[in-house]
Amino acid sequence: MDDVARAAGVSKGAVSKVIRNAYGVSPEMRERVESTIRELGYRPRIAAQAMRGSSFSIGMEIPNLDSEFFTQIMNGAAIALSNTKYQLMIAPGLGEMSGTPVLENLADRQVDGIIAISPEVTPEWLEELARDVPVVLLGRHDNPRNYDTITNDDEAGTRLAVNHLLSLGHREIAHLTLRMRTERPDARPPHTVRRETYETLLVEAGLAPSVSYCAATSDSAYVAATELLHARPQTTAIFAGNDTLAIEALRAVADLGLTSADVSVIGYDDIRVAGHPLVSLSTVTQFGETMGSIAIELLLERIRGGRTTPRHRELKPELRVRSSTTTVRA
Amino acid sequence: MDDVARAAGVSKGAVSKVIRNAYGVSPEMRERVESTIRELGYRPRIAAQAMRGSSFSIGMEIPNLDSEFFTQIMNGAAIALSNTKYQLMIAPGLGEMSGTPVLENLADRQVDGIIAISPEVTPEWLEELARDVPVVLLGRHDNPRNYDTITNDDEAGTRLAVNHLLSLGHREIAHLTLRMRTERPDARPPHTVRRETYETLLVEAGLAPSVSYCAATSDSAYVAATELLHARPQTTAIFAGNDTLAIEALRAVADLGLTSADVSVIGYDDIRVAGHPLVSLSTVTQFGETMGSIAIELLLERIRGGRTTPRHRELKPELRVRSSTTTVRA
DNA sequence: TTGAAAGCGATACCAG
DNA sequence: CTGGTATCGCTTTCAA
Repeated sequence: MDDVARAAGVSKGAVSKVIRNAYGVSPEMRERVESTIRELGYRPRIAAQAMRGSSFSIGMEIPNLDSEFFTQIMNGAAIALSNTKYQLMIAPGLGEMSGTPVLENLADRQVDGIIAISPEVTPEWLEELARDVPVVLLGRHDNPRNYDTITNDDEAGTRLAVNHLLSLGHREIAHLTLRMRTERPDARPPHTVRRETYETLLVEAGLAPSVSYCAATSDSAYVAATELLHARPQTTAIFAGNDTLAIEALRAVADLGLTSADVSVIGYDDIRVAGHPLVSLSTVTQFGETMGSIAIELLLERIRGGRTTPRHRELKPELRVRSSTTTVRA
Repeated sequence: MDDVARAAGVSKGAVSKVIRNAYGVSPEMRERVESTIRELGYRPRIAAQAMRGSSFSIGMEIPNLDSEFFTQIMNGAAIALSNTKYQLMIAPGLGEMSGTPVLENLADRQVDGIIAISPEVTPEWLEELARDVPVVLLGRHDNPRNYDTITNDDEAGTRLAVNHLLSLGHREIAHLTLRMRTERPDARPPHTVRRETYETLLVEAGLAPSVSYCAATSDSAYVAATELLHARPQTTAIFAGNDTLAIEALRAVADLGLTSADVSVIGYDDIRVAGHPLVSLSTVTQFGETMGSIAIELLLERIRGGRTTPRHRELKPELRVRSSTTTVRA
């Protein structure tokens, strides 16, 4: 930057202003500085900018890279950022490593904003984090004071799925979901809401809920689904907490020599492969890409617009009926 | 950091040394400083560290987020970094935006190393980039002076796939591949190598190659596959340049009311869904996660070990026969 | 071994 | 509107 200032015969401060489109610089000076910048091929060091102002980086914490749903969110966010100077910094959680250290890692890098999907970080900790840096939390039905939240109407989505199965005549509907390590009434992750709603709906219909828990790995989901079908062979339908689990349920069904005529499966998320004719998984779509782009929108409102009041956005899920759900077997 | 130094009654320099595990600090001082760091909950600002030393961030450029193969690589890299101070910074290319601006974006952030998957950046430009920052290029069969490369033996992999189809009796084998915008003899992206090998093998077998090109979107692949099957109904097998394309080819086959008994499909990459019983796509695995972790390994050799001579690693692909390939129809 | 002081490359305040 | 200067938090000589 010194070089540019010298070459253009102006001060560093002036160059800085030109770069940031700040006020207080005459058109002619701007012109001159800009052309020298071009000549010298000068690019500002973001590390230095980060020390005084912004790092132009947005941190995004996701539980893992195995779920295409998270990829959808990343994609939506990346697209929303594509015309800005901001760059995504993806921090995947690995295995059992909880969200907190990952989020601290991002905060250490002075990111200008954080998108978190952690289902298991405490609200208190997030409030504290949000005092330092703008935070948008995806999925969780919190009631925050300092961060924004984007949720899907998981209650409505679950109702769509369960009612769909009921309308097909199913009476033995099992639920496959992720085991949460913590359960707090003020921090309800999506899977908890889905499970609770499922239980309520089944009881309302005079039926007995049956919930199977698994970890967030394909193997664990497959094993849980297989055990479920062994333990309760009368099961005619499985409502899986997300599409990744549903795909594993389908795998279990297929490996037992059964088809969707025997056991219907419905998921949640609508990942791309669900729409593939060979899979054709009925599911509830929650518009992952849209969630990602709204997250960026909310973050930029705080970063650029200086908003400090929390906002909440909720998306309406939609049912996607495909051939993995059929009328109940005789 | 000043606070820590004051509280511990030492100089900033000493604190800095303790943080970096540098030489020249007595055990007792280290002990004292470390405990004050813990008490004060001090965390160094990486932005400031980046100005003088490292940013502890590794930039990773990937063409898009739609392909699970790239996600595998990301995952391998993330796992390899999980016990280090380094953090991945993912920069997805979007649509037609080529790799160069994305890589510049990462370089502006003073990342300590860059992993690139760009098939279409010129070797010259990469050499220049690699003078500033360690670079590992994935997939491309370059002959670099300043950056490392990791490739899959695409020739061997293609041979596995094509020979498999030939051994099943197929004589009308089409190839579906991505259209490259540039073709240079010194920068051969994997898809080019696969196509060329396919052509060679077919000619050697006395058969006529038939290549269909598409863009890197699901729709484009689906359309190309459908057109291919219309234009050459005699086709009994499709060798797709990667699994994402193969999945779309399967979709096209299914939508035309055909099955793998009519048209065999084989892909490349072995993404997870390929192994699903409902899809059961034959493919060639190239161990994406391993590529990601090797990339980190090579990068850390340069970053920490100071290596400057280029290294090249090549992985041996393996055939995965599943039910999407069958003996040729009568 | 330790501490003091000089940068790194930008931003931002404050006179002129 | 412009230029000088202090400053951000850390690393890195260089003396002591």
